Amino acid sequence: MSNETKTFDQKDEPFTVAGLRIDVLDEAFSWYIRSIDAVVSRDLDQRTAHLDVAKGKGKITTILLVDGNPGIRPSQIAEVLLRDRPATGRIIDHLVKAGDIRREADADDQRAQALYITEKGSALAQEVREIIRAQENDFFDFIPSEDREEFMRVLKRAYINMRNKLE
Amino acid sequence: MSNETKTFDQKDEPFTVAGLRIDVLDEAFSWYIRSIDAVVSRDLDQRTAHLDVAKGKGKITTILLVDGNPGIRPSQIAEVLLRDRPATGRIIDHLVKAGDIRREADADDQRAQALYITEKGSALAQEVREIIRAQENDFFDFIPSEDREEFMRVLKRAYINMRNKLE
DNA sequence: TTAAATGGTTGTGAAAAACAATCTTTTTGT
DNA sequence: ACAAAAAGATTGTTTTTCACAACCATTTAA
Repeated sequence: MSNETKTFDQKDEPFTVAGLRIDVLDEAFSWYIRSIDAVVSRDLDQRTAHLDVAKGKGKITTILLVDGNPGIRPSQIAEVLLRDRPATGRIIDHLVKAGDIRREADADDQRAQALYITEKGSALAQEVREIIRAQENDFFDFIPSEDREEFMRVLKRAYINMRNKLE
Repeated sequence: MSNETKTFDQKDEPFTVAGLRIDVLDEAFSWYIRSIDAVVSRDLDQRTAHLDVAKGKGKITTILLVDGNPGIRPSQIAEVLLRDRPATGRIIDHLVKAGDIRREADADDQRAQALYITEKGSALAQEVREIIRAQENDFFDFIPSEDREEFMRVLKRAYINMRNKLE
């Protein structure tokens, strides 16, 4: 088992993963981001396995959005999820069938729907919040608090910057 | 509802995405990471659409690993990819069929394979390197260089920390 | 010298992602 | 005012992806 764990890059030796040289990926933000996301997502699936939002890429965001923004439309959710409307519609279907949210016709626009949380969904949202906080702790608690603030700041800016480019 | 990990949000107005409140996700590293990854991955698919590594989640890493680590085994690649062996084997199949890498029997262990890059694969690896560098620039160039180093440092530590937990 | 472990492949079924087409309602242009 | 365009949402389809289980071959250990 090549179980050497480098704590940090030394000057002379290149950074390795499982003893292997990873080439340009070593200095690619995107590669670390992708790897972290893969593991965190899998972990989240396990933590939510017993809930209606399990196995989802957008269900958690959806339930929190509906809870925090009563009357929100599916198309607005799609915009946050960065997914298309069919995909978003299916996520909503799932949550409606599970009884966590309900659809109503938007008062101002007959084409659109207005989504609302149910009692059951509200309880679910609360559970989800706690799971996310717990996961954040488990994965990122090692970051010293002064680094953490800076890390979040840059991450947020990367996110905002990226969204701006999408338009 | 403690808010002690509140980062840099200004006092009265909460952070919103497309005008919507995103609840706890606002302070979740994982959420920004996931969102950024989604967009960056899609972008990468477009940039590599004309190459053998297109539409892949692990092909790029694989070709770079083989190029930088001649004789590498599939199981070692799987460990870096954080995927299981069947998935890794199929990625290798794809690249072998495309003529970018080749399999040989490992000299020391007849069960194992030793993978090597081909001429074609070497050229591909070079193209991939440039694409990744270009993408990094496009997405993360806005980060001031002093912040960038710190950002990478924390990101890398998160990655290493996460891998250590997997064992 | 069996039994267990390791390296790899094949098969399968369930989700997920991306697209196109359709339908209804609103908005826009003339 | 009316036809055309745009916006909101759904249905359908096709292609990948993902995770498991089962399997074979070789090596290592008991």
